[in-house]
Amino acid sequence: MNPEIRVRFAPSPTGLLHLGGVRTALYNYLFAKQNNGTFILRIEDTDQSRYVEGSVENLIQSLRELGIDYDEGPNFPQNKENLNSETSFLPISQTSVSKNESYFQSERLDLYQKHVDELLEKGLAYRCYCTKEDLEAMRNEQTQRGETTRYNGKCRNLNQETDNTNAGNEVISTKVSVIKPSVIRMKMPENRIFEFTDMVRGVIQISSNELEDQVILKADGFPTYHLAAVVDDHYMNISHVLRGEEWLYSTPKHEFLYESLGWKPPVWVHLPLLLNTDKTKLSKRHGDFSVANYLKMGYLKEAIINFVALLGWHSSDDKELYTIQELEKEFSLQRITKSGAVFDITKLDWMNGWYIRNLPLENIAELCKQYFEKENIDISNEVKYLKVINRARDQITKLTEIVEQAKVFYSNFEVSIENLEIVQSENSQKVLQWFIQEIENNYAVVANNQNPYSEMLKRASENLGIKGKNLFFPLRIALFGDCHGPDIPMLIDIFGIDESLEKLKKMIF
RNA sequence: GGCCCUUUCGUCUAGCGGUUAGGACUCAAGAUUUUCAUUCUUGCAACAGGGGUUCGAUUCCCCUAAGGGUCACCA
Repeated sequence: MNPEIRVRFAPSPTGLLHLGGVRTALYNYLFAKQNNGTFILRIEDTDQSRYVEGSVENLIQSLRELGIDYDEGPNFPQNKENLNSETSFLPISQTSVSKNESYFQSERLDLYQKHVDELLEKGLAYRCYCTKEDLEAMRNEQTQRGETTRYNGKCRNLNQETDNTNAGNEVISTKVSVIKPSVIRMKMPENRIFEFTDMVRGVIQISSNELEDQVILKADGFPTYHLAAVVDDHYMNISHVLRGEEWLYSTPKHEFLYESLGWKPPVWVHLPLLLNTDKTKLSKRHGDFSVANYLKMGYLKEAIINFVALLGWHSSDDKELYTIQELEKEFSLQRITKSGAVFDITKLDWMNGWYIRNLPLENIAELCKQYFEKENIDISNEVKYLKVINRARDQITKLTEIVEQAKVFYSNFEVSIENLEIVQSENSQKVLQWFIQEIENNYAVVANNQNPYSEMLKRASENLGIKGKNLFFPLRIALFGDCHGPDIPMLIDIFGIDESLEKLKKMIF
C-alpha cells in the first residue's frame, strides 16, 4: 500500500446512487488502484432531514454490483434484519489510520465539536443567534437592493460568551436556564484573495469578499458539509479530493478551514459535471439515473463503468473499449476534461450491445437466466440454451430484451396470415415435404453429422428447382415463425432434429 | 444579478503554432450474410464571434457572446 495516496468517495445518503456519483466514485477508485493507494467510502449523513431510508444500503450495494470495491468504509451488514441500525455498518478496515472510527459522519460529532471549540477559541468562528426569519428578511432586503444575498455579519462582533458543553447552543442565562439557539459561523477574513490550484482547472482565485461567514455547526449540533468534510479528510489522511465541480466555488472556505486548523489541504481535483441533454446538471428530476435502475433495465456493469469513465476522461489514443482493469492502468488525472459532459444514452446502448456480444457466452447466459425464470421458460437443456443465447445476443442492446428474442425457440409461435399464405403455396409445401423426407430417410447420418443442413439446402434447390426466398422463407416460417431471422442451418441446429421435424410437419397442409 | 468555470461534428472526444482538424456513437449509402441481426467499407457532419501576437493560429493573449456552477442551519 502506498500511504501517500488516499482518496474517498463521500456521498450523502439522500437517495439512490446515480451515474454522476458512480463517475466520481470510479475516478477515485481508479486513481487509488493505479497508485496502490487506498479508496475510502464515507457517508456524509449530517443532514437528518434529508436522510432517505435505505439509501446507505443502496449506495453500498450499487458500488459492489459495479465492482467498485472500497478498502475502507462501512461494512455491508450480513444480517439484513439489522439494516435499520446505522451502527451495524462496522468499519471494514483493520489497517486504517482511523481504525475503529466510524465512516458515518453522524457518529463523529464529538470530533467536529472539538474543532469548532478550537476555532471559537482562536477567534476564527463565532456564535450567530440570527433566526431563520431574521436571515430571510435580510436576504429579501438584499435581493430588493439588487445585492448578492450574503450573511451580513450581524453577530460577528457580539460579545462571545461561550459555553461549549451544549453543542451549538449557548446557555445565555444560567439563572433561568434559557437556551437561545445559535449556530457557529466561520469568520471569513475580509479583502483577501484566496488562491488555490485545482488539478483540472489550474490556479483559481476567489475573493473572500464574495464568500459569506459560512455556518459550520448547525443548531442541532451537526456540522455542515464544509466543516465535516475538512475534518474527516484531515483525520482520514486524504491526499487527493476528487469531487464534482459544484464544489469548486466553496473550496476557498475549505482552504481557510485547513489553514485555521493548522492542517495541510489535499490536492484538489474538481470533476466536470455530468449534464442532462438540456445541459443542466444531471439530476433525478430529469429521469431516474440511478445505478439500480440501469442495472434493472438490463445494462451490464462493464458497459456502465466503461461508458461513465469516458464522460470526462479520455486517453490520448482512439481506444474507447476498456475493462475496469485497463482503466486502472490508463486512467490519469492529467487527462480529465474541463467541460461538462452530456449524458447520451444512445452510445451507452451501443456499448452495452457490444459487451453483450463480446463478453464470454457463459457470462451472458448466466446473467440472462433470471429473465427466463421470470417467464417460466424451461431452459434446462443447457446446450440448446447456450445456442439460443448466442443467437439472440446479436439482436439486443439490453439484457431485458433477451426473452423477447429467444422465446420463439421455446414456445409455439403464431404465424401471420401473410406468412401462412406463403407456407401454403404449392412450392412451399414441396420444399417442406422434401426436407421432412430427406431428414427422416437419413436420420442417423444427419444426427451424427456436424452441420449437414447447408449442403442439404443446396441439394433441395437442385432437386426441386426452387431457390432464393421461395426456398428459405417456407422453412424459416415453419421453424421460426417469420421470413426474417436466423439462417436455416442454425435454426435446425438449435432445435435439434426431432423438434425441427415436428415443426416442419406442422406446416404441411 | 455578483463571482467562478467552460466553449472542436447532434453527442462523447483527440489535438498541446504549420494536420486533407482524427476517432467513437447516431444517421445515410454500399458490401457480406439468398432474409433479419452481427461484421466490414464509404459518406454526411465541428474549431461560438471579433480583435490582437506571429511568417503562420483550432492551439497563445484580450474582448464579446453563449452555456453551466455557486451565492442555505443541503450536500
